Amino acid sequence: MASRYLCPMPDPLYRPVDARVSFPALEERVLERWATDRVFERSVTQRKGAGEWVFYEGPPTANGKPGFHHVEARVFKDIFCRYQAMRGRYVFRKAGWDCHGLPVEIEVEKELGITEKRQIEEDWGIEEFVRRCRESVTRYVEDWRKMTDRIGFWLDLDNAYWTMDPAYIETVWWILRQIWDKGLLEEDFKVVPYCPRCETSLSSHEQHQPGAYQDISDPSVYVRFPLLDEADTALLVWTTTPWTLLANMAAAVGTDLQYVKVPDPGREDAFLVLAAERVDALVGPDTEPVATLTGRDLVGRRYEPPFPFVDAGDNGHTVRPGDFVTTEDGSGIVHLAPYGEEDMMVARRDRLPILQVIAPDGHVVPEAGEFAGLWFKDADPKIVESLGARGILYRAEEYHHAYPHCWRCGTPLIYYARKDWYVRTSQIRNDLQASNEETNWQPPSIKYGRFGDWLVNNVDWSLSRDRYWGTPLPIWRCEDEHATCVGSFAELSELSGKDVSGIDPHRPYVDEIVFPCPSCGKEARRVRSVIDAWFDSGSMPFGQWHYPFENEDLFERRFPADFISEAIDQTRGWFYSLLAVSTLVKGQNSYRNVVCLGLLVDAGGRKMSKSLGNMIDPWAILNEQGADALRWYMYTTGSAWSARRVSIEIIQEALRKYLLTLWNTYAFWVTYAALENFDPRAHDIPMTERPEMDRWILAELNHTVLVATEGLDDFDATRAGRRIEGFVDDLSNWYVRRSRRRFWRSAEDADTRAAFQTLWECLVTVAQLTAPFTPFVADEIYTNLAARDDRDSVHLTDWPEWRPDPVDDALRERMQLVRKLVGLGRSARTEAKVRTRQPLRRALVVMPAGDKSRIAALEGLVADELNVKEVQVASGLEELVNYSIKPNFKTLGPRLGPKVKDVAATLARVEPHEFVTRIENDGSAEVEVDGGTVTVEAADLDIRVEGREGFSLARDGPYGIALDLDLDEELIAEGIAREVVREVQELRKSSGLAVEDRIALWLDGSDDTIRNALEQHRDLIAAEVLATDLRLQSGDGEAHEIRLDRGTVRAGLAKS
RNA sequence: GGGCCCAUAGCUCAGCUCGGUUAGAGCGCAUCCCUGAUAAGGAUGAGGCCGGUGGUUCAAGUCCACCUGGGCCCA
Repeated sequence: MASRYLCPMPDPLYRPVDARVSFPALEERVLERWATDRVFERSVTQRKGAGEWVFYEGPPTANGKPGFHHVEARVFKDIFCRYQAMRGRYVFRKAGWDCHGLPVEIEVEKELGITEKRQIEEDWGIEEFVRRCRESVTRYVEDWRKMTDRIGFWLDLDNAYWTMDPAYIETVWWILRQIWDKGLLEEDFKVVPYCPRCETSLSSHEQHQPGAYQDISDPSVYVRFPLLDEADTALLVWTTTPWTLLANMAAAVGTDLQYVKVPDPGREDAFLVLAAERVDALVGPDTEPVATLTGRDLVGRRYEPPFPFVDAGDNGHTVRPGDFVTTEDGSGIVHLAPYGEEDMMVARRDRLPILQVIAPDGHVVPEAGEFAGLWFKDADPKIVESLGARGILYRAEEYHHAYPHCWRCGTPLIYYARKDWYVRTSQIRNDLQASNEETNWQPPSIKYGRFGDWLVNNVDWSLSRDRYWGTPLPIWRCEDEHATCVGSFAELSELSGKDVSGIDPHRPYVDEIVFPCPSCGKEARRVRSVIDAWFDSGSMPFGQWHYPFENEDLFERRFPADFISEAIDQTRGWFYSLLAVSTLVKGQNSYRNVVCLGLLVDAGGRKMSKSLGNMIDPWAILNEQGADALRWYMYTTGSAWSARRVSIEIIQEALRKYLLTLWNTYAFWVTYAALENFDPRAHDIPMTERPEMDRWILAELNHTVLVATEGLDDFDATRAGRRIEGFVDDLSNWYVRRSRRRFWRSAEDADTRAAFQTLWECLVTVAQLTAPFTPFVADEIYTNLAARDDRDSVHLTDWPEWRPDPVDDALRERMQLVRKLVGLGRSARTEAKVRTRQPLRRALVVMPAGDKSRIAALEGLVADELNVKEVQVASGLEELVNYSIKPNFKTLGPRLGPKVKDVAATLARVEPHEFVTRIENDGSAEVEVDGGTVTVEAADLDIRVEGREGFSLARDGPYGIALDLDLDEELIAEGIAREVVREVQELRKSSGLAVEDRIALWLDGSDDTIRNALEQHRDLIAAEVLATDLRLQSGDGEAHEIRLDRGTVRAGLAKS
């Protein structure tokens, strides 16, 4: 430590490091430096020419503030991009914004106070409405930018793609045209889930948004449909949607089901017809049928409908055959109305009369008499009332079930028959599955689970939306129904005879463009639909480059993506739309690897959502604990694939456990290296000249590099991160702990240089390994310890290389053994209630013969850590230990089967010491069992050490350690000296002295034993506490009393 | 109604793929130890019918069936 006084101080090699660090403040500083030095840009451009590693950003919608779940996806996107960049890949990261869609319109409606869709056109006009939508989607872009920046997600936001850009829309038109040309884009009459409030049908993935299914209670009513040709007999019909009865078309029965005619308990001399299997449940267990018939017998019979609003026509209000009818619930007779897929199938087949009793706005149509104008759900009780008043209601009860609701506005959906444009994805189901086949899912279970199942059951993609703010469906149609699909602005210009390349292709402008129909010459107008916004986002591999109109080379280079990541709720969202669009266009998937994250839930296990009000504001954590802590939590705590409970506390723990441990180790190195002005880069100490402790930690480091690399290669940040955390723990709590004294000496000492060098290598490498995880603290450490120039950054370095070395494993195992013994030794001290500062003469160690050689050279380490003078590896500790010998069931079980129990019984009876000696000497022994003998080796046995009564001994399996507790004067004196050293150190600290300050010290013991001990260890004490002047009698200055087990010492100190 | 996932210490979670006789960690709690890098670290202890029932097996937290409770997805 002398060197720094010998020459004038040059510029300090290192920035001083405060152990009391504020990570949020540190991160803000690092962010500024990244911005000034354009580190992100350089990290990308420096890899130009290298192989590309392609990332696609799943576009968020910026019409709301980013929440905690967005942070989760974004940090996972970041880590693998950073890692691959360090691996030398060119990783372009283009941001994107999802602009269209119903959620945006809903927000604007709320702002404008609109409650019904028609108000949009009547009160505001499409142009104004769309203008506000456009404005709304950029409203929170700045918030998103700030959050993205603050969490350290490196993303090129300046060159983002926007799905509302005309160029992007043109690409989507081109894609639709490709699909059109394949004959896979068609209009069809279909029953679709429809939201009467939003006045639009929902795509299946919208319908399947989390939370769409809610448990609700509906009326469950059984209604009599009186047969016209059989007086006093009625069909018993069940429904949970009474409002559909207004539009009753017919009733369906299973042709092969058994039906019965039974007395109607609700009416004198009247009868009911229902499925035989339902009689017990609906009429009563002892009901005697008066007639039995099959469904076939019922087909064709006429009944009186519950309401007169629908004209019967030929087949209306008759019984129709339907294979879908079951007797699991209901009555076995199904009421048919145009609000169900099966109903419409029968209607088409049997030409049933269709009356839409519900208008598109959800209200009952004027034709429905007294119910006209009611909201469809509000009609239910009035209908039940009417049925009751007319005596045709048989039973009404409550029915609890999960029913789909509009995922945005919460309105119960109607299954509504209407015309819609479809992408016939069900026709390319095999291609979709083939695309999935080539995709790597993390976690793998999603591939054939949730996602695979979804593809197997694929239904056509309902594409059109009767809305305003979206990519307009580029189909023009004339009054003769000739449809033209337009694939580019140029084509539209040509068709319309004027240049429209510069227009905003949104509604209402695009609707004004008309052209003569290419087939018949009549005027063709655009159909009014816009398309599902999921189709926009699924088109981003193409749209982000305005392919194929521009950037063909860029597209080719960056298709497909190597990596995408979102939460599991995107399974039927973006993960599907990407796969479907690119399979339709290119016949393959657009991503090779997908990381599918679990949802974040609150501390109570509930999903975080705006409606529950249990959202955690990411900024609360970013400002308090910082982005690194947040990121580290995301990567390493729990399982990223399953739902995780987030709380402030759990993130605080991540910070304490990992970041602070790393930081303190770093601060420790800088403190002493700065004192010595030690530059590790000026030295290169060969491995052979480093002590075993150094070689061990470097072996651990090397192993950590291996595991971290494999983990990140496999998109498993958790495995990689946990290994790094384990290493930092080893580094701090074993390597530094054991090596501390080496750092206190002068750098002229070779051993000290080796320690400086080794710890520096560990810290710099950890900075690199942790860079993709915790980019801020990683860069702070790296730039202070190893920057190559003023603008250097850890994120510009190459990922560390693992070096194969068979010696490493043996070394790591040996150290593990040492640490096990130390743990046992501490346990023994606790048992004996002897504090560690009191030196003991010896520790006796019992362990398997094979381990004895491994510990060889490391006894000193154990002795030092346990503060014993000697560690004896003992054999023949018969007086101290007993052995318990059991079979190793894992090896003997399969070999011996049931006999393994006999072996266990025999081993319980053998003389343990003799048996163990035999095994250790001969390598095997014979065990008698049920008439024969079995040969067992050491590996076949589970030998454990047990303490004999009267001895304090710590043990674990075959390992044991016993302490010699006999104290003599010498040991006592040394114990006293060490107590005093420790207390004086505490005094130094509390007096505010710096670690390198020298002191003048006086000590005065309370009795002769203590005074002698101080005298005897005078030099040791002086050296330990950096006393240049030590007097053993009371002196000047404030006196402090040091309490010892055996007396007290008065002490005074001053800076010298 | 069907499919999938989950259920282990007061709390948060490992362990289950591939069964092995002493089920671990962190947080919290108690006692003690260590500490001139540390906001830390260590030892000991209290705290577990491994959701329940049955089965397979020499042996089940682990495999199988059923049930209960919770979640997700689909009808």
